[in-house]
Amino acid sequence: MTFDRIDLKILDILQRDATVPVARIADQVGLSQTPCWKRIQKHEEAGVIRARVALLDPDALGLSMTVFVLVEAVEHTPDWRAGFLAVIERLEAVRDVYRLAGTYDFLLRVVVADMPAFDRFYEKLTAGVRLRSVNSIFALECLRAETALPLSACGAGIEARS
Amino acid sequence: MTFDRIDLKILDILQRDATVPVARIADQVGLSQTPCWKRIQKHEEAGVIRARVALLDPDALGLSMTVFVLVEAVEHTPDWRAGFLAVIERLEAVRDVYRLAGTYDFLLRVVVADMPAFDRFYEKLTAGVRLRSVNSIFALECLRAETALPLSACGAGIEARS
DNA sequence: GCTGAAAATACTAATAC
DNA sequence: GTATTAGTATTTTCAGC
Repeated sequence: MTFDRIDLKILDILQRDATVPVARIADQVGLSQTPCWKRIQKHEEAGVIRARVALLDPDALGLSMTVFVLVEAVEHTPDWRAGFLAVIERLEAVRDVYRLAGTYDFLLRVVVADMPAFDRFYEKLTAGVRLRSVNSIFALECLRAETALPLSACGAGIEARS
Repeated sequence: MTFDRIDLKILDILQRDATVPVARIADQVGLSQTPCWKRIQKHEEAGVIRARVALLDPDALGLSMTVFVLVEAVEHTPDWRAGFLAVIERLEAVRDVYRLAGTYDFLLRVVVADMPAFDRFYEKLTAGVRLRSVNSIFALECLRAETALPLSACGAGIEARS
């Protein structure tokens, strides 16, 4: 699938503000409404646009604590991994899960209300799986959190997988 | 500001899928359209709903590399921090910035196309500020990435700042 | 606070160019 | 790709309870 400058501009507008009407997007990219709408439709069907969501303020909802948890596996087997993921799955505080290269095997971004809530999470995590090590890094402040991708890094025309 | 069960349910629906029409949200929370719409409006004005955005597929756009960069400051002064943030600001690959408690001072989530692109980022970062240490943790795979907050952890009625 | 209905806007689809 | 059209759905406002 290829994206030209117009596609990238449309996607960039939508990933910043999905409430912009198609007519204005068309204006900004120098297209008329119909082809602009068709492009958006195409990207939605292709899954390039995965979803349209509302972003909420964590502080306003009392979820102002973010902790990054670095986990080391006790053994590097498919079984251990399956068990680990099964436990993670049920823990709602876990927002992001990344498998890592290097010393640590997994990175979790955990969002909770306060320290007692984090302790409850920690209990459940360590009760569910055996871990070689757990390193919790507490965030004092979130200075930036962008859901938008850096599309300017894509350049003019890019090509991607299938 | 307080949120009752209905508020939390409305917000939960919207943070998962912002395309759901107000009429259906009203149905699901047991309200008629107008009061449901008014609640959404109120949350938007209060900033509880920060934005409505489209989420894009990083792989489809050739941005499949995520690196977490842990940074240690050379000195813990306001000046150093201001300089660091000024450099970070101009680096588009940096998506999230967290100030940390503990050994490391900052965590960056960096999204780039490939290793050369990360190298260019690294060059710019280290050229712009003096750092005591930089620890780059490469993600092999993203198993989960939720923009939604774990509202179920809020319980029935919650109270938050101002 | 709620209901119900009307008005304004935006979306979706089809047409001919 | 453009321009125009029309039908549908949604949002938003306005009365009244």
